[in-house]
Amino acid sequence: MTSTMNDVAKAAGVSAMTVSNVLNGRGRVGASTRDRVESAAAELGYSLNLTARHLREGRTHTIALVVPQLDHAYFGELAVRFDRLLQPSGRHLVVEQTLARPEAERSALDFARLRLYDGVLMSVVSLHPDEVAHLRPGVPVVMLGEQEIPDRFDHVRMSNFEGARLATAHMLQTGSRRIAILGGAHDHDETSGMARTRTRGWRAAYRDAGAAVPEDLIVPLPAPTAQLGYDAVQRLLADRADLDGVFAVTDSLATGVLSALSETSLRVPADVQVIGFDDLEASRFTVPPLSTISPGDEVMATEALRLLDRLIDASPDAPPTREHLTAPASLVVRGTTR
Amino acid sequence: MTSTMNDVAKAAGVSAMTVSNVLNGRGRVGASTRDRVESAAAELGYSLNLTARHLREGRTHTIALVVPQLDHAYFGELAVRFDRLLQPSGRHLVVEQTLARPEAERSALDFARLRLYDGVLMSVVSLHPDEVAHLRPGVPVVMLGEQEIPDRFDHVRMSNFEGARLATAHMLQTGSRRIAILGGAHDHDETSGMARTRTRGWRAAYRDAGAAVPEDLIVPLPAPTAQLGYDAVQRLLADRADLDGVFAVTDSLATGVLSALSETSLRVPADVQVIGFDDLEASRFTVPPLSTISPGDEVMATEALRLLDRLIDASPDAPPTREHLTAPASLVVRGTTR
DNA sequence: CTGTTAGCGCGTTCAT
DNA sequence: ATGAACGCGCTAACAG
Repeated sequence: MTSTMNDVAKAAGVSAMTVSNVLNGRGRVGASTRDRVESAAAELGYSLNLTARHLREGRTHTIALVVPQLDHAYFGELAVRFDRLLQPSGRHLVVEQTLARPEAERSALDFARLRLYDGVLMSVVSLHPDEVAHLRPGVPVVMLGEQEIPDRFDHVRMSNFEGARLATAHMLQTGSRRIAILGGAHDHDETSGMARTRTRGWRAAYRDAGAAVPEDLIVPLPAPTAQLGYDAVQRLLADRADLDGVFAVTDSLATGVLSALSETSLRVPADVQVIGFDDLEASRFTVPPLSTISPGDEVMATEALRLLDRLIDASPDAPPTREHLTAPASLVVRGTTR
Repeated sequence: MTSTMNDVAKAAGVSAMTVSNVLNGRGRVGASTRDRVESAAAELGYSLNLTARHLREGRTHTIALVVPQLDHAYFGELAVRFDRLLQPSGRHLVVEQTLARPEAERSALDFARLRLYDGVLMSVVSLHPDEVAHLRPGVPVVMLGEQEIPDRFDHVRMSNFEGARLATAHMLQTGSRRIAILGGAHDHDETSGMARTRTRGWRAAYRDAGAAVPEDLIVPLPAPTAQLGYDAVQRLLADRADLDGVFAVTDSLATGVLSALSETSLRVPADVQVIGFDDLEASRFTVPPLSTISPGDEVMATEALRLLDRLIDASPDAPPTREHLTAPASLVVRGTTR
């Protein structure tokens, strides 16, 4: 079928080793043999079998990014960031999705599969902490996201607490008093760590301001999608007419909020302020432009890669100690807050 | 370092073959040996080396989706679609980006790399037709997108012409006369086939309506991003005050259009109608909700996989004839048109 | 400057 | 029911 190095070697009257050397520019090869090899390869339409090389070399020069789903803009932006950062070292990035299927999460985390890569960046947003705890991947892995991660993993996250506090404090300062947290969670809830932590930040802002925390404005949501944000606002307005602010725990959610509010008589930001979290590219073009929290993704990505490379380069007998890092969040004021 | 099948075999006092049989549930193995093998594997923390299996089997059970960049929502949604469609057959999807770097396009298209996969779905949006013409991939490949693709590839595209015609006709019927096409192209332009084809659809709608085609309202754009859409509208309004409609060739672009218009005194859709193309999930939540063209992505994805599987299953000596398919587009009227 | 030997880890084939 | 031999395609190490 497809020709191998040996086929080329025979055709050129040399050994497979020489073909390998010519094609990879290694070793000193005579000009005439080089020519023979090259034309033989061209004639046969030879193409390297990377699988064989990977097996032989024990490395794939490929890093995997594992995310829940690529139709969430946040992960798409992350994928571009990592791809760019990997360019200089000549490595490839491949992205795999778990689609939040329980078995897929497990299979995406499957050691065997991960071993196809030199290293793995894993976004464990929807993975249950207990499952993470039992993972024993044999590949270098850096965890990303807001779950609680066991110490034996490197972990890079954004500053959920501080970001949420900043967002809420900003709206309190500009006059909001009844700020709902969409996608929030009560401390005892079995939801994502992200939701709980951001809710704690929201509470902290109220306390810092010396105001009572409006616990009735915590709105848990099964997922931070625009549709659920839209629906939630409609329900919320039905019985909480005094709402004057919304902290949506993600920008996607906020998009749904803006859409729902635009169908009411309430003005944004005059009557209700809205703020998101993620600073997606698209958020600069909502109507009005979305105020949000920038989670320091560039820092996150850079640090995550640094930690991953440290693991990859580490000698097996002297494994580096693990680091847990938090990228600084910052407030981005645009048109949905005053 | 990591243990192999042979290590497990020794530990269990059997042959590697038996370990393989136990772990893959193949062949009939005695209950007692099965137990010994399984506990030996567990103790050693054994994990399959997929690279070796791939080399041996000559297949990877993995399909690649190659896209320009994942921070364009369209490709993220496509990735989820294909991943879902591949579930039933137990195959994996991995996504690679080209990031529109010339060398990366070539390297992503590199035969050697593609051969890591059983099949490749390639979205060639930003690839120059001449480059495509020279490709001789040795893997099953199905092309997606709007470039002109040589006959020797299977190709699935959306109905750019018909979609654009529908979009424009809709706005003409509802009273617009001066409809700009953002991201359009003149016939002789060296831009993407998508831009040219959609511009032809836009023209056709004018002609169908018996109206003169406003060639001055063709606005070429280097990329269909929200930012460029935003900028373009501002420029456009500066010298074409009589504008009463905008056909943005993608939804992302339309997002920027809506943002720019919201900063003017012009009302959407009362003064200016706006329509996009792609029917992204996010477009349901713009303000107002975006009217758009649904490109029949589900059909596209299903057909693309059908063609790919046909290639994968084809016997080498009886290669199937290639198909070029066009998914039907449909109009989705929401709040930005009347 | 080039060839030989060997083996990466697995699974197919054919024995037993 | 289990094992031995062999090879998938490539490259590192050592000849010569």
